Amino acid sequence: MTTGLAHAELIAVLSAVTGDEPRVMTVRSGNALPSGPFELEHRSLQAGLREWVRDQTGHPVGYLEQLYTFADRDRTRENAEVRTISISYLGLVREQAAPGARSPGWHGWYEYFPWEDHRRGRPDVLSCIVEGLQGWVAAEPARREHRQRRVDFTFGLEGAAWNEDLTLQRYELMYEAGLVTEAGSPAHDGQGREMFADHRRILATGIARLRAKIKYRPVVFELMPESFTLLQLQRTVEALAGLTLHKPNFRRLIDQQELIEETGETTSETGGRPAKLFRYRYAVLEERALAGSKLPLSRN
Amino acid sequence: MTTGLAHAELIAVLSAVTGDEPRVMTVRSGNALPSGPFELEHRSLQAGLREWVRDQTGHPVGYLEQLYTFADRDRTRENAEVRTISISYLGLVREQAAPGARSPGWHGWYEYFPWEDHRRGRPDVLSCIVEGLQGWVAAEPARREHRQRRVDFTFGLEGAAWNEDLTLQRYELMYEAGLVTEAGSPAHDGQGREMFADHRRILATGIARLRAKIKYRPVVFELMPESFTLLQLQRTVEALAGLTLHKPNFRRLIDQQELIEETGETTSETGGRPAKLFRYRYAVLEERALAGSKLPLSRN
DNA sequence: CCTTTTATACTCGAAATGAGTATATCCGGC
DNA sequence: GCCGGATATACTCATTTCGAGTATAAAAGG
Repeated sequence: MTTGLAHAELIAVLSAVTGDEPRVMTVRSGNALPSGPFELEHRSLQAGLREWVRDQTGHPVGYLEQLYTFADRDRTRENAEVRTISISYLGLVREQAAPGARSPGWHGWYEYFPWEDHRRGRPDVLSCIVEGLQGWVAAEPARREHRQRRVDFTFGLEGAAWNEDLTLQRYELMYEAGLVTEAGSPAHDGQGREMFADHRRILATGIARLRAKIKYRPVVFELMPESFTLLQLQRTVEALAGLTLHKPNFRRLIDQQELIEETGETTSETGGRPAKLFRYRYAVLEERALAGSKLPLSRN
Repeated sequence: MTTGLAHAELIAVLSAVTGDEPRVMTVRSGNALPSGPFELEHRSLQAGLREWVRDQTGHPVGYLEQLYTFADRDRTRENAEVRTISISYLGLVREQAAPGARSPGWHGWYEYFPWEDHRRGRPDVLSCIVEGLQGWVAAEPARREHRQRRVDFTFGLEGAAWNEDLTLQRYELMYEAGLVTEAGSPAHDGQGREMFADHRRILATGIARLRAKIKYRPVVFELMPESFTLLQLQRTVEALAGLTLHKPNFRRLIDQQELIEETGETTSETGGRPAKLFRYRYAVLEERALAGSKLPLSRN
C-alpha cells in the first residue's frame, strides 16, 4: 500500500540583528539550521516549534511565521517506505544573549550569501558569479536568449535595477547553473559557505520573505530593543535589505506611518548631537489597515 | 516512542472566475474542497497535487502556490498514534468547462462568505454579524476595549475603511465569537454555507492570499481568456476583491504597468462602442522588477 | 571657540493618485 | 438618415507622495 505515511520535521530560520549585522541561529558550528521532529505531544506545528526551540536554546521567540513545506524523496533516509516532510518557519528574536543548555551558534547571513550584501557597493564576488552564469547561458544555444534575460533580471544587469527581494531566485539560478552546491558535492570557493542538506536554500527563502515583508508590515520592530534611535532603526533595515537608504526620506517615511513615538529621552552614545529615543507603538497592530489598497477604488 | 509519524494530505483551493463570479472547485456537492493523500510515487508535493487534480477532474492547473500547512491532533481520525498533516495549495484555472471522470462541482466564493462581496454595497448580513460580534465584545468586560478595536478594524467600522484582504481575520474572529461553525456543530443561518472539517477556513486563506496578491503580482491573467477587453479585466479583479473600482484610474494603472498589449482586434459583443481586445504580455515575467522597492534608496 | 560629527528640519521639482469630465463609435428605432 | 441610449476611450486638474538635495542644531574634542 502506498498511503502517505511520512516523518514530519520542523526547521527554523531564527534571525536577529546585532551590531548592524543580520544573523541566523545555527547548530553544528554553522553548518545546519536548528531542526527537530514534530512530536505527538505537540499541540500544533507552531507550538511544537516554539517548545522545541525554547528547550534547545533557551531563546524566547517573538514573531513566528510559516515559510514553506516540502517533501523530497531521498534526502538522508535511504528508506523508500517513509518520506520526510519538512516544514520550515521564519522566526524573529530580539537578542542573541542568554544561551541555553546547548548554546546555539550565530552566523551572519552574508557568510552564506556574500553576494547579497550591497551596503558597501556591489560585492566583488558578483562579477565572478556573473561570469559563471554566462557559461551556463551559453551552454544551451536554444535557450540562450531566455536564460540571458533571466540572469539580467535576477541579478540586476543591463540596466535592470538590483532587486533585494530576489534572494531565493538568485540562489536557485546559481544552483541550476551549478555554481553553488548542497550537501556533499564538491565545493566552490568564494561563493558563500555551504550548509547541510538544503538548509542554505531554506535560509534563502527566509531572507527573501523577510526582505519582502519589512516593506509592508512593521516586523522590523521584533528585532529592535525596547527603545532605539532613528539611525539604529535605519541601520537594522539596511542590514536586512543589504542596501543603504536615504536618511531624510527614511525618516519621513517612518514618521508619516506613525509607527513609533518618542520616549522623551535621548542618548549621546552615538557621537555627535544626542539622538532622541523612540519606541514602537504597539497600538498600530490593531489600529490601522497597514498596507493600503493600491487598487483604484470607486466611491460608493 | 513518540517519533513524528504522520499522514500527509493535500488540499486544493482551485479558483476560476466565470461570468464575473469567483468560484471554487468542490467535491461532495459543495461541502468539501478536493483533497487526497500524498503518495509515495509523487515526485514532490506540488507535482503530487498537479497529478492528482488532473486525474480527478480533467482540469489543467496553471498557477499553483502553497498556502499553509497545519497539523491537528484529532480531526477525522480517532487514532492518537498517527496525525494528519494537511498541506493546502492555491491554484488558478482558466475555465471550468471540460469536466473529467468525476466531474467537479463549482461554487461561488460568496456562497460561503456572503459578507465578503461589497460590489453592490455593504451586504445586509454584515449588520447581523456585527450585532453578533457586539455580544462577544461585551461578554468579557476585562477585554472589552481590546475586542472592540479588533472588531472595528477587521470589519471596517467606526471610520476605519473596509479592507478586502482581511478575509481570514474576519473568519477567524467570527469563529472565535461562535458565529460560524466548522463541521458538525449546530448551524447558524444566513452566515454563509458551511464546509467539511476546516475546509471553509482553508478557502478563506486562499481568498485572502489571492486578494493580496493581485495587487503586486500579475496573477489575474491566469484567470483570463487569451484575449479580453479592459472592462472584462476590471470585472474579474472586482469579482476577486469584492469591490468596485474606478474605471478611468483602473485603465491608467493597467497601461502604465505595460502588462498587456492590443491584439489589434475588437469585439462588439459588449453592447455599445466596440471594445479593443488585449492580451497579456508574457514577456513581463522575465522583464521587469514587478513591485518596486518602496524603500527610500540612496544613490551609490 | 572653532571644527568635527551626528541629529534633525526644511525645500522643491517630478511623479503618482483620486476624482471627474469630454469625446468617440456602435445599435436600434423612428 | 438621424437621434438617443449604451459602451469605450481619452483628457484634465488638484492633491499627495516621492526622490533628491540643502540647511540648521547640538554635542565632543582639540
